[in-house]
Amino acid sequence: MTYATEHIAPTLRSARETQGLSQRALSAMAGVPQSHISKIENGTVDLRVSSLVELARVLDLELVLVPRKAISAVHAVVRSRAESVPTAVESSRHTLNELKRLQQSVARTAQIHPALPELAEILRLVRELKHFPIPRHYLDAVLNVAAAVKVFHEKPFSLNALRDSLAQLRNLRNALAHALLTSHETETVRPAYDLDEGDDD
Amino acid sequence: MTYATEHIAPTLRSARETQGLSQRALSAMAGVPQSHISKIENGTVDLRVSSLVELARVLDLELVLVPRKAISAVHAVVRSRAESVPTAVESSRHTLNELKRLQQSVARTAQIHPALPELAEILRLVRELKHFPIPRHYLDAVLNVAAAVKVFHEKPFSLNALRDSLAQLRNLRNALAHALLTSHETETVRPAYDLDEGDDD
DNA sequence: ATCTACGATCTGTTTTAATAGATCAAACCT
DNA sequence: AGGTTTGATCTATTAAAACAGATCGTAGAT
Repeated sequence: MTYATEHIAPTLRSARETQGLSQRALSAMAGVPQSHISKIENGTVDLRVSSLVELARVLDLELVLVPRKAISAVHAVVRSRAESVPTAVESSRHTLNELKRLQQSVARTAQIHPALPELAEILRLVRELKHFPIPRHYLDAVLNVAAAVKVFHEKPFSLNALRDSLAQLRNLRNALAHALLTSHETETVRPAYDLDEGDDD
Repeated sequence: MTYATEHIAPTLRSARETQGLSQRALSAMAGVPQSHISKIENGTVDLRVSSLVELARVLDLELVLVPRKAISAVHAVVRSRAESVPTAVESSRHTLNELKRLQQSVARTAQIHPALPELAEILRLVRELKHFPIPRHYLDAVLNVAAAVKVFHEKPFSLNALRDSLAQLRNLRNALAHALLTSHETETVRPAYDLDEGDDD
């Protein structure tokens, strides 16, 4: 709106884009109308802090008040992180794309069934998985889950298929986490992807 | 409002308090009603981003969207800065207090005469001076300025006295800055106060 | 004991963000 | 060519922030 706000809109937009989310997908995840997101990203609206926080949360950003003295240092930190991560998250290009598609379709389904904890957990797991380098032979598992979600989206009669896919996803995550941890022990050069604090992307 | 906003209100309050500003003084400087500031600090309103930015600007804070991965690092940076500064800003306790009083009275006067660039510059200089260790024999200069501002506040007929005090303040700032710079050259141990990026506090 | 500054809390009014929903042109796939 | 997705742009309604201003109890200081 004024002048210092102008930095915030581009940040939101680029955060959304680097996650491969459309405005509508983000809309579904954040519970904010797409039209509003458009306005926000174009800086034609002076949004409320709660809305900003909500949006940022979905995009894995956090709102921080930084003393002016420290902001150059903070920017340096943020920038270095931003540069180090993308190569890390590579996984195989294909599975990453599948994960993004899955993420979006789950978001859409969650829009229709907002109260389902299963969907929320799937969303969480998918986010987490985007951090891992996923071997090609795990692609099938991801596709299975995607199929289950699609079925449920069209015929939400029974939760069983959804729960199965959720379990599948959990197993996948655990397997990969374990593989990563043991590789940490054996290798001296630490791989770029880390479990410790990166929840999502 | 919700949950992640809860961190922002205490930050604002403590920033204001460490600057020795009352809600009313801040109100005058930021152009926001005191009643509103009270509500904000108590977290009873979900304020707009522009308001937050405006308030933050006056308190020398900046709103930054930080990727979740980086926030622990960012917090570390911010905290280390916050700890290193206050001892640096000590000056002599007394002059610092006088500066704060001066700051507040100027803010009040600026409320009545919003268009005066002289007042704005005085405000800027005072802020800057709060960073310096001010020798006791400079206290008089500060008090002179305070007196001039007070006179102007009551009888805003001529700007001359105000301009004189402004010049006085500029000289004081320049003298101190010069002293600091030369001491930098001679001493190996760098004093905690620095000119380079700390505009205000 | 009086005066002042502080922060919190009311009242009432204006402004505007947030919402739901529809539409549209452009780009992209099939 | 036809269907889909994307982002931007309308309308209309509701809820709430922002504002101006007054009040009040509590400290502190003179």
